[in-house]
Amino acid sequence: MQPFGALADPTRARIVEVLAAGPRTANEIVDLFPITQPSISRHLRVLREAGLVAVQPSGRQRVYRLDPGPLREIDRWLDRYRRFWTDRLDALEQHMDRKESS
Amino acid sequence: MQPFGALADPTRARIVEVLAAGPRTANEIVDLFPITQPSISRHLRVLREAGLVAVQPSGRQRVYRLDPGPLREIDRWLDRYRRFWTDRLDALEQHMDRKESS
DNA sequence: CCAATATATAGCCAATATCCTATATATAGG
DNA sequence: CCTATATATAGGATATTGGCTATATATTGG
Repeated sequence: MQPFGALADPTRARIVEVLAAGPRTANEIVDLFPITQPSISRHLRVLREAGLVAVQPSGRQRVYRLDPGPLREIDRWLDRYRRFWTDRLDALEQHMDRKESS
Repeated sequence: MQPFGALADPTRARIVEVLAAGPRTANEIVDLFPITQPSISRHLRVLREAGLVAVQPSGRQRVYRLDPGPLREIDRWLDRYRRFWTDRLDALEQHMDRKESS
């Protein structure tokens, strides 16, 4: 899952959270973080390459917005594990699996 | 989100997937991957430190099992973004409804 | 106890990541 | 056009990562 790599960096995760509130220009994002503009630019590139954000040029600015695709992918990946916390029935199944294989 | 860092490595993500099927000893896991035992041992340590797996000694073996806590945490983190695809789905449905009824 | 087995740790190396400063590129506005 | 602005890229320093081999630790069975 490539999205995990992109979200592993705390700055990038926070950028994604910021963009959840709505699109922002690159400079607006820069202003929210204590690191330099080139560093943010690079983080944005990583997020772009992971498909987590999309960019739309608007004059000399670049407006970044969230692309939920990879997040939905993570959501689907989690389907495999939901049974571990959703209902008791599946917990029982797991218990029986364990007994079965012994 | 610390779990993202742990899941960013493809080998570790696959170990988690393996453990979703049921607990495994360290050696059973080693046998499933083309890398050495110490490397797997280190991956297991990272997963342990991220809380994604728990270990239970059994004689000279160590049985690893999935700990769903961090995955549930990711699931809750995704709550913030679900509207990005449920809304779109609703919009699509509405769109199709409109076409249907026209 | 001793040897074999299961697993973890140490330590090294190459690749990658992330920060920085300096600079390039592209557009807007006077 | 020319300058200022917005953003990206280049390149360097340092830290982290993920692989390996060698070795340590712990437990079991004889």
